[in-house]
Amino acid sequence: MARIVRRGKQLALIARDGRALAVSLGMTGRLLYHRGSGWDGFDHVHAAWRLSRASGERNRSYEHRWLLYHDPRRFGELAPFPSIDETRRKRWSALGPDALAIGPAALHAALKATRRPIKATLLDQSLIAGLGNIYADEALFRTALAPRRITCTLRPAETRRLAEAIRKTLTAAIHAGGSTFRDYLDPLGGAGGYLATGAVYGRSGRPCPRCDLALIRDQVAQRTTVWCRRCQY
DNA sequence: GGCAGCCTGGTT
DNA sequence: AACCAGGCTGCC
Repeated sequence: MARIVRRGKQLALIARDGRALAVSLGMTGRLLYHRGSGWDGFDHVHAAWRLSRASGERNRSYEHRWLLYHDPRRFGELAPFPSIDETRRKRWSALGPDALAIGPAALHAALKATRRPIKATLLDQSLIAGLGNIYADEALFRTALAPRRITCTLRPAETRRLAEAIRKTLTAAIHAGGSTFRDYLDPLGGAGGYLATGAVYGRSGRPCPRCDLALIRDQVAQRTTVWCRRCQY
């Protein structure tokens, strides 16, 4: 494998000959780096690649080094394409701008035309690519926006704050190594540390970090949503 | 746009 | 036994 390309939550592994493998991890998918003669003892490994020496590296033995695709629930998907360009055209064409790169103007363009609750909008990958259930809640808390606010009623100042909150939330999460709620592990098997510093997700019933009122949990856009009834409106 | 459905496994 | 879970597709 030569490199990895990402758009939102979609990945592509690019081989040295240019072929691409689109990867969607779903809820429980993981890419694991594994050293060993095989992967006995792992359940739910659906694909395995023996890693070869990268060009330019010294000629150490790379026997027994593997990349494993592991996914108990099988909501994830692997799909081969002849090139990254084909992957973008055929697989990623419906994705909106990447959440890490989106600015206030692009965010306003994505939000101005929909009457859905803002939480549903943030989860819609065709409008903004990259936010999932955890980071949508965290970004809304940072912006002091109630998850059921109708998207097109956001004022320009709120949209600006939301753009900044999305960027800060994702940057902090990446820095913390992601979020391990139940299943997520990074490729070396480590858990992510973001939830320890996050404000709301997984903390229903506990005090709001800003006002101490108990955080509430309910369903918005068919997803568990945790928020502060006093701080977010 | 809301919703069931896709799956398995851990927790209540 | 019932409920819960970082996502996404496709059907009304």
